[in-house]
Amino acid sequence: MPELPEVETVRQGLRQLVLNKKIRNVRVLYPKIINGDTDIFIETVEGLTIKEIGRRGKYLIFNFNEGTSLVSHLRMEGKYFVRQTGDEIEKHTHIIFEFTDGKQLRYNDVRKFGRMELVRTDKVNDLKGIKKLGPEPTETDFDLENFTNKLKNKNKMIKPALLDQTLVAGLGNIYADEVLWMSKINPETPARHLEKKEISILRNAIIAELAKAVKAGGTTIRSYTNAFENSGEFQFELNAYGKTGEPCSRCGTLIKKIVVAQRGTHYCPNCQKVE
DNA sequence: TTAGCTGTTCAGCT
DNA sequence: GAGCTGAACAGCTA
Repeated sequence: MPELPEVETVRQGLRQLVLNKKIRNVRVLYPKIINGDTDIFIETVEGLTIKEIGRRGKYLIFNFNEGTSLVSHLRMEGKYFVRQTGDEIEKHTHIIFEFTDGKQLRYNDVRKFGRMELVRTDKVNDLKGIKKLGPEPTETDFDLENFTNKLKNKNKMIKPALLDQTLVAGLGNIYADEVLWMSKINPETPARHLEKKEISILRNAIIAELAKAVKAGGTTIRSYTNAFENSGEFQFELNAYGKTGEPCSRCGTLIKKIVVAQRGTHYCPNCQKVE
């Protein structure tokens, strides 16, 4: 499920549901979700209170009191639900945080790809995955000149370059296809061949598209729901992803699906011509 | 039924 | 260091 807009939507929902709740105990049903020692994880988290929930790229960051943080990545299908203690434990529930008020925060992940790790709050930015992240895709953080320079030194095609999180944080397969369609750039274009003007258009499309998707509550393709278990609405605004064989909304040419760097890639062969 | 697909990241290799 | 490949896992679809 989760690219930046979905993670952000989850974050906003969780803030409303679990902020300032104190954890009474933790149950780990599938230890591989946790990076590091499970016993230490449980011991450390019990008794802590969730003071704030942040996000960096696609990473959710729970900040507790006592300078402890939990960094959580949902990968493909991770979800958080809130339940009452005693409610039936659904299939694919792997971690349960029980609060002192009788509510529970449950981590559910069909494919078990998600990971979470405890770290000192002042060390969050040193985590391997977070350390390498590029800027957040916002007008203030995402600098055009810096983006341009990095693209110039990339030997990859533009699509996998956008996915690798170091140029800009938060894009996944869906939004990468969408922003390239918006920018009329062919996904197989070598990143270093992009012209100045194209790069500027691409940057603006990334900022605008992700902001729009956050506003719509994210995209629900298969299974994504937010913390309230609602679907997102942005799938109704997609123009390329999943539109294989449908007419391009700009020119009517049928959207084509190819594989680029092992990822399904959707584009308009007419609007997004090879340079 | 079986094979192939799926929204992510990382290790291990060249 | 950078780029490519396959692996982690389960369920859905053709």
